[in-house]
Amino acid sequence: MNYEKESELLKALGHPIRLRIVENLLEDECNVNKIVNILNIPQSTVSQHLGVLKNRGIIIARKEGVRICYRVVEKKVHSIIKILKG
Amino acid sequence: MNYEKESELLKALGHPIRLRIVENLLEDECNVNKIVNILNIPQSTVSQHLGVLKNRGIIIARKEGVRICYRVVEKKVHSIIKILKG
DNA sequence: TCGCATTATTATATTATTATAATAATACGA
DNA sequence: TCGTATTATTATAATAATATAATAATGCGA
Repeated sequence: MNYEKESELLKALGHPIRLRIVENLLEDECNVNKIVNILNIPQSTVSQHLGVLKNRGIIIARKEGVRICYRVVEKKVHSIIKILKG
Repeated sequence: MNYEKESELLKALGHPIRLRIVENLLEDECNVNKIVNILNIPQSTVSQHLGVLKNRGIIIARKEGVRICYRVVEKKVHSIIKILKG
C-alpha cells in the first residue's frame, strides 16, 4: 500500500461536509449551487471543500454553461461510503 | 449516516503513520516498542498516534506486565484497509 | 529497593486546516 | 454591452494537527 497516497484519500474524505458532498454526488452528480442549497452553508466554503476533493482526484469538474458539474471518479470512494453506512 | 462520527473515523485513519500502525495491528496485535522498531520513528510519536486511534475507538489497550498490547476493535477498519489495498 | 525497560504525558514550535467575508472571474440572457 | 447568476480565489483569523525532546509513571527482575 502507498501509505502517503491512501492516507490522503482518507483525509480528504475525513470531514463531515466533504462526506456529505461526496454522498450527494454519488447519488446524483450536480452543480455547486445545488450543493450549497442542500447543505445550507456559505458558497465559498463549499467551493473550498470541492477544491480539496478535486485536488485529491476524488471528483472532477465539467462545465455546463455557467454551471460547473461535479462527479465522483475515485473508484474506492463508493465502497468506503458503503462501509460507513454499515 | 452520522457524518461527524464517520468522518472522525476516516480522519483518524488519514495519516500515513496511523495507517501503517493499523495495518500492522490487523496482522498481529502487538506492543508499542515493536511498532516503534518496525516504523523506526520516535517512541513518543508512536505513542501519540496510538492515542489518537484509541480515542476514536479504533484500537484498545491491554496490559501485559510491563508491556501494553494494542488490538484493532473497530469493525469497519478491516474493510477499509482492504479497499485501500485494492 | 535499585535500575532498567516500557509507555504515557507535557511542553513547545511548526505547519496545516478551517470558516467566512470580500473580491474576482466567467458565461449567459436581455 | 450590461446586469445577473454562478463559481473560484484571496485574505485573514482561529483552531487543530504534527513532530519530537524532555520528563514522568509504571512494573519487573536482580
